[in-house]
Amino acid sequence: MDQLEIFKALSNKTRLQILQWLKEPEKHFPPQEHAAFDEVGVCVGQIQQKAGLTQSTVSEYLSILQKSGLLESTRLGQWTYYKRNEEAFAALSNIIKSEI
Amino acid sequence: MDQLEIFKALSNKTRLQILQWLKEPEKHFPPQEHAAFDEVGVCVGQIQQKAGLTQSTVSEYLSILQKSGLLESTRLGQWTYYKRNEEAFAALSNIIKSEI
DNA sequence: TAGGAATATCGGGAAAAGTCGATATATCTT
DNA sequence: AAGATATATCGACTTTTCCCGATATTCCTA
Repeated sequence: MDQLEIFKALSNKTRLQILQWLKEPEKHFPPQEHAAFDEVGVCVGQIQQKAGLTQSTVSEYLSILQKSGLLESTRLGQWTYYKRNEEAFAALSNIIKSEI
Repeated sequence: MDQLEIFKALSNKTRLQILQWLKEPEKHFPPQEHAAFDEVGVCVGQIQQKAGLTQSTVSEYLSILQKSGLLESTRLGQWTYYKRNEEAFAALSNIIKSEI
């Protein structure tokens, strides 16, 4: 768990928003065709549309969040789904409470 | 409490170190002349020496940490002392657990 | 009140991050 | 195998951050 990498990942307004959207996907995204929110999360295209940035930028952002450990990704056919890794958030909360 | 501002403040190796040093000042700094660690914290000069960066850079970093709310400062004579604002860390930990 | 010490601020050059369009890759469908 | 669709990567440009030296400010003391 690289703290610095995590804080850098969190240092962007859009990335913070994405994390919050993914907290309650059913509240922020239309139903998906090929997979359930709880299982795999939300696909890149839906997140991109909501973010209002280009596909390449959002793909990059999701990759940053994944590398930091805050998101997990699943490839299903031509779609990549991202969902939160709640353990990572809990661990981060504890690190702030005890280590930092 | 501006989350984005806090995460940006935490996105730097030296600033993270400073926060950790200030967690146990007596362990990381020599005794001070004019004030007690618990009361006001550590003065800029001592932090600067330990950080090994220039005075201007460290002063700037401390200011960033203070503006984010993670540090508090006290001016005593010609010295400015910085110490942690533990409430802010507790609040941040909770925000990560519940909001982000 | 002049000089010295501690800190803050300013201006700038280098490095990193933000963001895009274009292109590559992977997968599905026919 | 070809075309379509979803995502990833690349190259470039702009903005922000990093970090410095120089200078300004504040406060102390002789």
